[in-house]
Amino acid sequence: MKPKITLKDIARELEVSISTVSKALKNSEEISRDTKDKIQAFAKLYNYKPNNIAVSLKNRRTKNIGVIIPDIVHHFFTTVIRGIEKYANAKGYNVLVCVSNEGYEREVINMELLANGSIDGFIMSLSTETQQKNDYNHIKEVTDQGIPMVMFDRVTDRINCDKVVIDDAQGAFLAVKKFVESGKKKIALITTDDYLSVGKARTEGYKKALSHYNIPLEESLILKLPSMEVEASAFDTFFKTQEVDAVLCVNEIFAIHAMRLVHGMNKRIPEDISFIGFTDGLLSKFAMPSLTAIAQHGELMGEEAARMLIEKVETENEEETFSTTVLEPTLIERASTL
Amino acid sequence: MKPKITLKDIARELEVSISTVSKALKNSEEISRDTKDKIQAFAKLYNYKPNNIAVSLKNRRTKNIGVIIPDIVHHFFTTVIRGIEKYANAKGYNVLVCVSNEGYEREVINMELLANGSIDGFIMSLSTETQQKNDYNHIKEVTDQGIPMVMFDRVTDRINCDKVVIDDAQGAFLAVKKFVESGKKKIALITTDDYLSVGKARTEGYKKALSHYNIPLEESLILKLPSMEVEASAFDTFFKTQEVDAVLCVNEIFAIHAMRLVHGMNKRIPEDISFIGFTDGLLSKFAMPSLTAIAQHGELMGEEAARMLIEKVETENEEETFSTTVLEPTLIERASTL
DNA sequence: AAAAGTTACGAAACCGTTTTCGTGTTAATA
DNA sequence: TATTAACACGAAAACGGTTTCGTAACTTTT
Repeated sequence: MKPKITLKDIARELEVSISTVSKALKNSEEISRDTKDKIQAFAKLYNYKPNNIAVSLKNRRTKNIGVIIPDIVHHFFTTVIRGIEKYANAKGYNVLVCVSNEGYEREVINMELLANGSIDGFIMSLSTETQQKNDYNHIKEVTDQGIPMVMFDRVTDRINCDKVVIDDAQGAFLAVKKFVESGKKKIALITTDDYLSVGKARTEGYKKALSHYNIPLEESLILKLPSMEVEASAFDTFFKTQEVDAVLCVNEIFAIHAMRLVHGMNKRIPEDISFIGFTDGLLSKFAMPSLTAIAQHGELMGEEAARMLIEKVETENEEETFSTTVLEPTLIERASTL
Repeated sequence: MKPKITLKDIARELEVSISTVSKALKNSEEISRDTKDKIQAFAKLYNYKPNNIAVSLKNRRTKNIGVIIPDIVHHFFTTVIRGIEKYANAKGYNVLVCVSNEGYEREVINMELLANGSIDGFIMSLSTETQQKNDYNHIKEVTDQGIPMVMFDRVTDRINCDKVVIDDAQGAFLAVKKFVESGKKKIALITTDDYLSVGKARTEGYKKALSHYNIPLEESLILKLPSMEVEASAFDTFFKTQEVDAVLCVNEIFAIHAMRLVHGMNKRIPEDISFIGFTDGLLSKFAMPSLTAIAQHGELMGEEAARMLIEKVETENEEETFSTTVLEPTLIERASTL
């Protein structure tokens, strides 16, 4: 066991001052070649690495960025994290991931924890509970302190900050377009309650597309689930009572579940009934039949969020000017559509 | 914009010393009721929160634990993280997740980064590249510095530390047992090269089970893929040349892929050919037919790892004594087996 | 009333860096 | 040779806390 070596240790050993060591290791012009060589060699030999905590305290910059996501066991969020990591690491930043577990309380706790010096800025996506409560004071407090913040996917206008989202309405539009162009008429939507910002936008896109294609909107063709959980009975009654030939689902799980149900009803996919699901994850690729999906480009979203955040972090933000990047969704065609 | 308030600010405002403020906020007996009330009220009003960085520097404890995983877009690892978070948060610790992306280089960089003061201890699972290179010096260096470390799932005996794994051999045994008991005879194994510690153990369990049930081992029934990627052609030729009635796969993806292939060959699952896959993830649940799986209990593993780590962190480790917790896998029966 | 003990607070060191500023030596200039 | 400039380094403050120890002002004891 060999404990970490500090500047002080080196200084003592080499009989110079701490300042000299510090400067020598930064290759400062102030220090003579000889001394620098000696100190650098010694530091290398003993594998000296500056203590991040001390550096952070001194510089008031941690080179850490905090990420708060609702759920880590969720393909979309993990791809976003991957994107954030990718960009942030390249820029020399660490990523600190905390999970709100879709809860307001944990979101608040995690943010307070990280906000007290641990990070230079936040990237976050709101928990469902926070969106339901519609209470964003914890976030406001952070931004008020001048801590840069970027929100992605599940955002709110109640907070003034940089944002990156995909055009969910456009995604839904693309899906309906696809259905219409393959001759489908009775197009259903399976979604969640409107409090989820993304759910709302998708529903709007769905409605807009219908009207654009002159298809009458039938509210009975919209199934709204109270949460992200699959409620088998709701699905059951929906498919037993409604006559549909195409279904757009706001997530993969809903889509897969619906496909199984329909499969059990002896209907052919995609001939009798087509499916499209949001979020192009593993399930879509490996479903049987494979599921046509609206890709949300999580990784790209993560990269963009990280780019925006680091830009804010690294510029002395004189002006408070925020922007929202809207990413275009893409339709990935697979076997569940014609 | 209201910047963070510090002890010094409070001291100046209330015309007391910094030490008095510090003590008052910790409710020290040394300070009079009056002064404490005044200071605490003021602190609350201005929402004072101690700066984590400063506290960490002083205490030489960060209350952060670093987690290094090979891949975040992977169900098993995310469930482990969930378990770690759950336990760690309850104990007042933050979790700092870094991703090695299955690469040696990033693993080293991330560890060095975190080891320099950012965390109190590590929880990690080895990247494939690290396992291939068989080079663990970066880890040795960390443990040599006295930083507590817990390895999970992908571990190595080359490092002396606490570990938590599932009994992979036993998992494979359970699977073979299940096959045998439902009358299967030609039991195949689809796995990766042996450098992955888990792959190796699973292969051993498979062989042991065969011999236990007096089934001759046929090497041609073992398909070894060079990586975690699905190589379609390898699967193709395997199923075209081999006569099998049961397949054990070391991961879900392999299993799903194989099932699709077999489905296309007009064989019935599970009657003609049964499937079992390691890792009980989303894909297993939602596959068609749903896949019988060996559950690895990731969340539990995460909790256990966190428990072990925090115990080490919080005790002045006089003695260097390490233990390995072995979790029992469970067979989750679904439609892909009889 | 002197000695001893409490109470309530402040000074200062410390954690490990960075950085400004000052200064003793030597080299260059007048 | 006296003066200035350049060089090479060290002292000390600062980041924001925690903690030990010292002490002035009272209070209690004999």
